[in-house]
Amino acid sequence: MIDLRLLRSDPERVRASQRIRGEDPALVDDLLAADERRRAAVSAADGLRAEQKTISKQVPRATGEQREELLRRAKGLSDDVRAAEVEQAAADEAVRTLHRSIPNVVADGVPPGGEDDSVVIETVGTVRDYPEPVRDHVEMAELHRAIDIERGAKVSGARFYFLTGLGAQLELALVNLAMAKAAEHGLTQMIVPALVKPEAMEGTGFLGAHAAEVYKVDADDLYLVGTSEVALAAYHSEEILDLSAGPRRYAGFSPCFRREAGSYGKDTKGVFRVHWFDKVEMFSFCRPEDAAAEHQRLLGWEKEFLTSLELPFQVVDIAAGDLGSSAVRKYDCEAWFPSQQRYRELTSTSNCETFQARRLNVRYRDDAGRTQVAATLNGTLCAITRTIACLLEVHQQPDGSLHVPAALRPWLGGAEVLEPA
RNA sequence: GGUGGAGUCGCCUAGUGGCCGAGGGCGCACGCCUCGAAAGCGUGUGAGGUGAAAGCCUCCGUGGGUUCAAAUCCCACCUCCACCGCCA
Repeated sequence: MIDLRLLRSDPERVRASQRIRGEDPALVDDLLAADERRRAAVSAADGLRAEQKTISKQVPRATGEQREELLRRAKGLSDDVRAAEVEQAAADEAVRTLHRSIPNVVADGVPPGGEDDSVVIETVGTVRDYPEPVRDHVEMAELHRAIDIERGAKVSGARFYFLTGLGAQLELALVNLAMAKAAEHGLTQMIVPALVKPEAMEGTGFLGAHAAEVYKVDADDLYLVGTSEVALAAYHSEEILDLSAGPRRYAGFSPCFRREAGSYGKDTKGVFRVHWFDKVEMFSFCRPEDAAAEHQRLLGWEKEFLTSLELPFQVVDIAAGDLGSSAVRKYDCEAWFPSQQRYRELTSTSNCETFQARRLNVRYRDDAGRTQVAATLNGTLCAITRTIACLLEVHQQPDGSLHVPAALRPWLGGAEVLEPA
């Protein structure tokens, strides 16, 4: 949710953000009006409650006629309070509905436009030549018996797979490397629940426009997370954090489940887009004034990780229309897939500012001792399955063998090259 | 899944309808004392909304209800603990 104080003091800023996102700016005025109505309702109810309290306190001391009179007045007030509270509840609900429907206020400098308007801000590494035949990750996976897609479909359906042999080893190697890097950077390693309550899902903004993306377990009113961001964000919900020593940083490992609704026919080959994969995700709670710098820090760690895997990639500044409801800014790292002859998303980092923390009620104490809403940021360290696909393609050798980046060797028995199985 | 017990301001705890938004202890902060510390003494010490401030309002697991009035009575739910059943 956006900051209502910002809305009151600078509604034009919020309207402008709505426009650049391609959302309806009129909602801003609806929210302002609803907010005004709520404030009036609250103040009316407060006044009545105060009066009722005063009279109620006089009742036990009064006797006879006087007592009867007091009780009569109190009874009337009681009805008034009830009515005022009904109005207040309705006004609250109206504000909440509108408040939730307005996405975060985009940061200055975010490229305007939609999916195709994102801006490449940096390219890292060089794409080498791939002599024929260039194999895609499916062919490489078959050659190395690393991924069993057919049996994944047999057992679980389309977009499922088994990691077998080398594939399984690669996953464990990547998880170990990512977690080790995370610890090196001072993040707390976490293994987090993949099933969460509706509040956690709602609080992180995943039940808005993308609700259809999410698996729900109806019998228990739980959701399967699409990223450990959900559990990590909700980890400190309803808490007041001590951020005086700097941001609180976590690296969470969990499976991720995505329905991929509306992506039929998109990336159907192999394991590039799947319903389930494992991921190591970074998450940070910090002061809002530190959020932009923290965002750069997370991006830096993502770049370092991809570089250590010797994957050429580019960094993209995501355009406003493609940000998602929670983020004020988002950078994706897209790595080169030789079979597709283009860069594809491997990691993504978002600065959500106070949007999630306000919903989840995560706060900290400022220097003056006042509680303030914290900022949250998230970033992919390693989305395992897609990274495996990328490694298989990028590091293929003409003879079908696989070059192993030095960083992964400690977890793969020291091998520099892996021959087909 | 079954049965029983419990959820009060960081922690422990008092509180069975009105002077209780809430007493005590611990902890913590500040002050006094001290060369310094400990002990002792004093003062303060939950959160949210609104307001320039004083203040006012809300919150005793959550949500309903009864009542002029609810931490206190009633209902539902959640969580935790214990035992039983089942299980990695």
